[in-house]
Amino acid sequence: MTGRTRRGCTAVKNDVKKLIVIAGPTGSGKSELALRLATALPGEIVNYDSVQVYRGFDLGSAKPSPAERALVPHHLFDVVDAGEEFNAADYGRVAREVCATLTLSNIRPILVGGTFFYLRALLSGLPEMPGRDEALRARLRRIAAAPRGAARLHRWLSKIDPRSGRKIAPADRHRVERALEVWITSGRPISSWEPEASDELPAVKLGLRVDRERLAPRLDARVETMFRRGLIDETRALLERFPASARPFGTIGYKEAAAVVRGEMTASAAIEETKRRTRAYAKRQMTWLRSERNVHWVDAEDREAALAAALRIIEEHA
RNA sequence: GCCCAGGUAGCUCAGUUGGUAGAGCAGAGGACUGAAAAUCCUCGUGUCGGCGGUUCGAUUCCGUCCCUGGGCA
Repeated sequence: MTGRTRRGCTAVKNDVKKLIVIAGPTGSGKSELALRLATALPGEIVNYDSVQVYRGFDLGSAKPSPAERALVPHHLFDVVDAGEEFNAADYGRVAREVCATLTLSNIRPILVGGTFFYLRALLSGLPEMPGRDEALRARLRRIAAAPRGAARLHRWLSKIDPRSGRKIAPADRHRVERALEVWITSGRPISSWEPEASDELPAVKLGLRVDRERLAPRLDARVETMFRRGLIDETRALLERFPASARPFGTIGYKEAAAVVRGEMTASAAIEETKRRTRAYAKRQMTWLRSERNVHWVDAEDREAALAAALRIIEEHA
């Protein structure tokens, strides 16, 4: 099973060159470092951010500008529309393809983003479980909506898969739903699918380290800029083209901007809420990154020193 | 100056018919198997504005002073 999943990237494995991964919390300067590395190495940029894959979601996702994208080829940006289903498994598949193709042409992929679950889907692969079943999900959600429904679903899960029952909190609706979905469609508990994380695709992971007290005001300023540049207008235009229930409308900044468009929130409240959620997001990213294996940490404060350090690490490990 | 309403955790507030107090947010740590910028878990001692009084005991009742809103002059 493992071999089948990996086949697409055999070329990557056999090549001496490893993938370059740039990681770090939002606003730590990943894109800039990636751009400079891409020029220096050279290499091409591959996105692993779950919002930047969406066409039109530019301002709020801090997508690289057209000018920046003209400097070096960027992959996996603007590849889906808001209404389309696109999840971590889909990402893992296309990202492996892109990396394999680049490597075959002797171009080094430089991965940039902040969705570490997507990165895992790419590097380690997800177990070959059944995919998403929208109709089934709707049924489960109807049960969850009933009084004590969430508890009922969790009790059901605990019965058919005690291990997951212990691991997943009753209030964690996404995971309870997914675990039951896998059970119903396959007859196998989700915990019986072993992760393939034992061997990742070879990669040099660079983690940008930032001081939280210094990051917070910078993130605030970035949110202010996003709104000043027209995040609300961008969102209004996107809402005319895609259903409001589309996934990216629930993300940081877009959720708040959409509320403003609907007249449910003032612009200044939206800005404050976006700042708050951005800070919480950066914290979650740092938590994830701390437990990520084989990360080479680079101090992000001094851009020049960071580039030099990154090049040194790549020289040594790639 | 007078009359109201308030002064409780970093913020917004709840509460204690008198037995020294708790939510949300913030903050910290953590999880992460096809929604992942999502979803979730854990962590709360603070002169309950100051000073007096009543009481075995006051943040709670009484007095007084200070501060903040609003109203009247």
